[in-house]
Amino acid sequence: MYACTLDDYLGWEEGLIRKKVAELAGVSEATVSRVLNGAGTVKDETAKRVVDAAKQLGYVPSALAQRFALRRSGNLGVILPLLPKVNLFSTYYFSEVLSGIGVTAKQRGYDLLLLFREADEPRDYANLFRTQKIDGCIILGAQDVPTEREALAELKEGQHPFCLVNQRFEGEAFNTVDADQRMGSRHAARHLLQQGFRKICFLNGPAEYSNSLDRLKGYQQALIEAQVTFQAEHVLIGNYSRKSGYQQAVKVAELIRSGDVDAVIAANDRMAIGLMQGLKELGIRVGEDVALVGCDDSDVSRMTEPPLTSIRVPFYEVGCEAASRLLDMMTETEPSSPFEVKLPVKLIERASSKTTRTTTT
Amino acid sequence: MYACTLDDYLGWEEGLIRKKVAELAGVSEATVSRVLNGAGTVKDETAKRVVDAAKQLGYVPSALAQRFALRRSGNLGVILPLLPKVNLFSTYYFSEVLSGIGVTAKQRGYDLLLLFREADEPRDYANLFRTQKIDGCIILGAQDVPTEREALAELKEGQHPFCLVNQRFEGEAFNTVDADQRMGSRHAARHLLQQGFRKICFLNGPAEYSNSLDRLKGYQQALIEAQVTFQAEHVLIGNYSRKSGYQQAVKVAELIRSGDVDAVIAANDRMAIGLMQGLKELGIRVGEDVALVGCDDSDVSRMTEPPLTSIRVPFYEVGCEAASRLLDMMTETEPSSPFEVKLPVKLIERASSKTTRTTTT
DNA sequence: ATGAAAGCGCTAACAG
DNA sequence: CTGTTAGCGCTTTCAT
Repeated sequence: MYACTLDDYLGWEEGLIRKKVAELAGVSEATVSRVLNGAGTVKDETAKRVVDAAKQLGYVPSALAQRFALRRSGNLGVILPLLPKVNLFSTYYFSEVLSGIGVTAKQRGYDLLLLFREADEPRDYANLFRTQKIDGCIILGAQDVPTEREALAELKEGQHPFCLVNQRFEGEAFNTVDADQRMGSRHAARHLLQQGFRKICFLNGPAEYSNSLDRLKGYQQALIEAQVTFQAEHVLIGNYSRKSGYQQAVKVAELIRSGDVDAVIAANDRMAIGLMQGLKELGIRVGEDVALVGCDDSDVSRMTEPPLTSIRVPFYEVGCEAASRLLDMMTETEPSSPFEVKLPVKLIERASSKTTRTTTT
Repeated sequence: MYACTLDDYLGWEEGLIRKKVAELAGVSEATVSRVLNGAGTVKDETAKRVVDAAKQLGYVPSALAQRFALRRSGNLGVILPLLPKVNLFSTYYFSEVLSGIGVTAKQRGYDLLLLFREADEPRDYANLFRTQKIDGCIILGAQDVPTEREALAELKEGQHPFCLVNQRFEGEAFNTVDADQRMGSRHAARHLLQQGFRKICFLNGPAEYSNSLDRLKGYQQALIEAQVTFQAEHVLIGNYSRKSGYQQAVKVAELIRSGDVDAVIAANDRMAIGLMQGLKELGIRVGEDVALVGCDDSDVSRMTEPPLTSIRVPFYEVGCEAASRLLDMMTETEPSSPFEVKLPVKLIERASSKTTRTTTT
C-alpha cells in the first residue's frame, strides 16, 4: 500500500508522512496521534477523516518512536539456554513453552525478544532492563547455582518484573510457574505400586533443577504411602540427556538381574529412552523384564518400542500462564505479591509400564 | 550496581544519569556518547575518565533511545509458524535453525524478535518494517501459496532485507538458504539401490514446500541413473506429520505384500516413524521385510527400533548462514545480488535400511 | 474537541 | 580533540 502511493513516487521524505496525513485530514499531528491510539477525546467525524487519510497514504506509526516516547520497549524478553549440541533439554519442551508465551504476549500487544544464554556467559539479566531492551522477562532453564541466584536477586532488587518457568528457588519469593512434578512422580510410583511392583528405582536429574527434587519427593511420598521402604541406593542420577540414561543402563541392569529392582521411573523421557536402549542392548526387555515410566510425555514417548508411559506436563499452558501473570504484573500500578503457580500433570499409561506379571520375585 | 549508587539514594531522576556522568568526567554529554560508542576521536585519558564515571554511576545507555536516534530497531525478525498441536514440523528443526540464527545475530549486535504466525493470520510481513520493529527478517516454514508469494513480493518491492530458510520459490529471485535436499534423497535412493533394492517407494510431503519437489527430483534422478523405471504409483503423499506416515502404512503394506515395493524413502523422519509404527502393527518389520530411509536425522532417528537411516541436514549451520548473509546484506551500502545457498547433506546409515537380503523377489 | 509546544535520551553534523 | 546544537517521530500536558 505505502509503496504504491502516488505521493511516494513524487519522492518526498519518509518522515513527512505523518504531517501529510494531518494535512489531508485537516487536523494537527497531535490529533493524528490521538486517533491512532484511541486516546484522548476526538470527534467521531474527525477520527474517521484521520483514519481514511492514514489509510490512503499508507501511514503506520513507528513503533520505535512510540516506544521511545513512552519509555517502554514493548518487549517481553525470553531467556533460554542455547540448545544445540548439548541436548540436555528436550526441544519439545522449549517449543511448547515458547509458543505459549508467544501467543499470549502477542494477544496483549507485546513482542518477544529471544535471548540465548551461552553456557559460559555471565547472567547479567538486569542489564537488559537498564538498556531498556525489555520491560519484563521470562527465564527458562534456570538452575539453582549461586550465580543464578545473584542475577535473580539483582532483578528483584531493581524491581524488574520477571518470572521463572519450571524452576523454584528455596527461600526466595520469586514469581514462578511450574508443573506439579511432585504429584507427577507420585502418580507414577503409585501406578507402578498398584500393579504390584515394589522395587522401584528412580533415575533422577541434577539437583540444580528444583524439578529433580520435586520428583524425588513425590516418589518417596508414594513409597511411604504404600509402606514400602525407601532405599537410597535405588536413586541414580543422570543429567537429563539421553546419553546419561544410556550410561546408567549398566547399573540398572545389575539391579534388575540381582532382583533388587523391578521397575524404574526416569525423571524425563530423554533419559528413559536412553535407558531403554541401554537395557535392550544388555538383553533386558522394557515392559516385560522391567517396567519403565518417563516424565514429560514428549512426542518421542509415542515413538518408542514399547511406547513409553509418561507424565504429561502442559508446557504450552505453562508458557501462557507465565506470560499472562507477568504481563498482569507489569500493567498493574500497585506492586502485587509474588506468585507461585503449579499446573497439574497427568499420567499417560502406555505399554512400557504394564507387564504381565502382577507380583515380583 | 546502579541500584547501589550513593546518588541513587539521594533521589535524583533516572534521566539525569547521563548528565551526571558527563559532569563527573568533566566533559560534555556528547563526549560521553562518543566514548561509549567508540566513535569519533577522543583522547585516551578523557575516555578513561568517562568510562570510570559511567561505571561508578552505573550508567548504561538506553538501547531504545539509541535505536530511535539511529532509526534502526537493531532487531532481526524471525517469522515462524505456530508449532504446538499441529505437529507438522519437527521442533528439532526449529530449535536448531533458531539457535543458529540467534548466535549469529548476537555476535553481530542484533537482537532476535520472534514472530509467530498463526495459521489463519494474514502474512503482513512488510508492516513489521514500516513500524520499524525489525531491520531484516528470516522466514521459516514458508509455503508456496499465492498469499505467501504476494507477501514476499511486497517485501522485495519495498527493498526490505529478508531471507527464506528451506524454501525456494520458482521464478522468483528471493534470498534463500536451503539444504541440498535433492542430493539428499538421491543419496538415499542410491544407497538403497546399491544394496539391491529396486522397488523403492517414496513418501513425500506437500508440494507447497519446495523441499518436497527437490526430494522427489533427487529420487527420480537416482532411479534414472540406475536405469530403474520411475513409477508414479510409487509416490505417496503425506503432510510431514507422524500421523500421515502412520496412515500411509496401509497402502505401503499392500505394495510390499504384493511384491511391488521393497524399500521406502520418507521425506522426513516424522513420517518415517509413523510409517514404521503403522507397518509394525500390520506385521511388517522395517529393516527386514522392507528397508526404510528418513530425512532430517532428527534426534528421534536414533531412538527408533531399528534405528532409522536418515539424511543429516545441518540445520544449525543453515540458521547461521541465513543470519550471516542477511546481516551482510543489511550492513552493505550498495545493493548486492540475491543469494541462493545450498548446504550439503549427508546420509547417515543405520539399521532400518540394511536388510540381510541382497536382492528382491 | 483540538492545536501548540515541550520533551523522551541519544546521535551527528558543525564549529571551534 | 571536544562542546554546541539540531533533530529522530511520537506522546502529552496545557491552553484554547
